[in-house]
Amino acid sequence: MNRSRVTIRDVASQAGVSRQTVSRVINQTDNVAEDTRARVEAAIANLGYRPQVWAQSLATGMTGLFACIVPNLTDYTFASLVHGAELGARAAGAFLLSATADNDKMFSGLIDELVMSGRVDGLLVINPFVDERYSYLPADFPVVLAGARPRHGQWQSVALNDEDVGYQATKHLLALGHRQIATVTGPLTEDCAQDRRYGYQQALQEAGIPLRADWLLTGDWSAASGYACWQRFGRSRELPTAVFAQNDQMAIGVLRAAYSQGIQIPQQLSIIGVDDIPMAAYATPALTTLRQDFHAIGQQAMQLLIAQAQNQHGQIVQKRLPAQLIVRESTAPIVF
Amino acid sequence: MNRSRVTIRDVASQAGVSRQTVSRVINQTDNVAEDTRARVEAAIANLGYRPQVWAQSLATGMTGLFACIVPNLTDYTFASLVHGAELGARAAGAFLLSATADNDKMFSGLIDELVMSGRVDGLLVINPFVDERYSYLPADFPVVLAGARPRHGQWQSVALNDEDVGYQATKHLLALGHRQIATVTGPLTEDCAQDRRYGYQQALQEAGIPLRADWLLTGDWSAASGYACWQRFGRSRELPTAVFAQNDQMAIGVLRAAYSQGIQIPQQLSIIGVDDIPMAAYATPALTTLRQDFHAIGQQAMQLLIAQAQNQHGQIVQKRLPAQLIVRESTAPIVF
DNA sequence: GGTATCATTGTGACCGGTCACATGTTTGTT
DNA sequence: AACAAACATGTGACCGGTCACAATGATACC
Repeated sequence: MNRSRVTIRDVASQAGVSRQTVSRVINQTDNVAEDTRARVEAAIANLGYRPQVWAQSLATGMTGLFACIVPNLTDYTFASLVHGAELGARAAGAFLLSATADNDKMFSGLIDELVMSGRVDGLLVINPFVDERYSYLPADFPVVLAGARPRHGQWQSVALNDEDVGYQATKHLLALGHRQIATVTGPLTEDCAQDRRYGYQQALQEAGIPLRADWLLTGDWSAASGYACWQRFGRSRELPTAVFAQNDQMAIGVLRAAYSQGIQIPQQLSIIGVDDIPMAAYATPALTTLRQDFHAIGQQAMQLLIAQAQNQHGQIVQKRLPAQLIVRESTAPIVF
Repeated sequence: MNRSRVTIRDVASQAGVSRQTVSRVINQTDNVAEDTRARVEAAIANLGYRPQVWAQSLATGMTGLFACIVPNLTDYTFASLVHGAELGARAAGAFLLSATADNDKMFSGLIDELVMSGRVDGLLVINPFVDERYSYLPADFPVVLAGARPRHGQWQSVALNDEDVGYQATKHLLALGHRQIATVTGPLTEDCAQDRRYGYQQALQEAGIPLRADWLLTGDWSAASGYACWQRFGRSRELPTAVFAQNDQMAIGVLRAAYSQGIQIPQQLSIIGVDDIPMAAYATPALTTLRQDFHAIGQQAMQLLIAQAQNQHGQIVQKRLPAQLIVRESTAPIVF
């Protein structure tokens, strides 16, 4: 059953013009005489006419729809990126269809269905480096990566300036007098984890502090992995006085592990995370962190994507956005 | 630029059949001889042909796309619903486009663009009762509400059994020996808040405990409102020994407010929430709660929606799903 | 053998827009 | 006054599928 039986031809005949003229009024592509436009607009309003998008797609080859492939939506960081991207799309009159893929098989299936069947004009991809899924990304098709810098540089992207994040977080701890600074990284297969670690190392080196391999542990972004990492630190002869966790979830895991050992935070241990997820402000004590502007990342990624879908060519842009230090209760000057 | 220059006619001519036969192979609608099918499939594979969805939409009037209108995606409960809905759609070969609307103007704009222009086959709506937005819901168009029971019963819906949630939560506190049980509700314009309150009152009445108006406060689902409500309880002569908060966010707010006054949880105060958001397990102490299966709600809502889009008619189904009590550390037997 | 039924395949029209091009009218320039 | 340029509008073809219906051949039944 078609909801709208009103077609452009109905409008044309009611306004006494050709369908092409109606099309011109709708799309504002060509000059139309003022009174003609008024007549057409009256007919449109009168009949309650709406152009049907699939007919436009068929004729133009553009759908006004973009897809975002995301590992999941329930993670706050991903959801925020998607939300920012949606706003970017809406601002351009387009829509965003989000699809979750948590393994490379689902990922390639989605690409197949979304891209090959012409459902969307472009693809926004979040986090394609967790496994091999990036290798399924379509060539010769508008693609932008959000929240991850691509390994080999052949894709456009918008991401946090991760080296700077690692550097800033470590600097904050150094400024508080800490010298025994451990770090919990994300999976090192992901560039952002590598980059944040690099920034951490840079800051320590500048401060003349030697790197300790046993204070560099790798988690998987989850709170549980942060918890486990703290337990591994506990086996060292010496405990760090501060921990830089590469995201808030792991930071909260560290926090809880230390808390359950009776360690006082921030008096005995300072902890800093990255992201500023809502839970960060509600942790006990509230977490100091580096806030990502997920919103802006998603929005700018979508802008790049739309431009790419329209222009076709254009050089590869890789934007890096800054983070903002949010000092709360989980970091404090070291006590001697 | 069209990505796929391969059309059904190319496949037809390569396979030496008509386009209709190719169509039959693709859609498996009619009988096709075994060898013909093989020849067509070979041609499809050979040319890398994919049916273009917009062409199919134009011809059939169906898009295979559904929209979910949601207040925001960054709230875990909404995101989970959307995720469940997406799985439901994918299982039927359809896609889900999620669009956020946080006021009735955006809401009506979305309806206009999504429904009137034929972009989607149906609408999944989350939480349309916060203001007047439900009044913009399109008539004669497939609509299902997820996570909210409709006020007047003219829409299909899948939601939690909210009376039972309120009842169970209160029963749990009663079973621990509590008699001074306060509650923090969501906005009473929303039916689910009313229903949960009703369940709470039922349980108290069954236990022969009189209702106290000063122990029934209304928040707005946010942690901040939970915090504020606890402060208002503090002004009473007498403090409750247990609080039933209608969602986890408010429960955490109550928890933090009480904690900051030096009240020990659960020794002096038991707190129970609803939802089981991820933060619940990481609160200090970990929150006892009633878990909603958002996943199932979203998925079943999408199933209803797809059925509705295909059948047209069918009676109005309003499903109610149960919640599951998750006992953690924030509730304990009352100490005399 | 004749006819009804079924399986298999093909044909033209159509879905509702837009594109390229053609046409007629007005305005501007020398 | 003559001609070019700009403006305003219309026409036929086309985008890539599917629908309704027709046509063919094979099988079944009487």
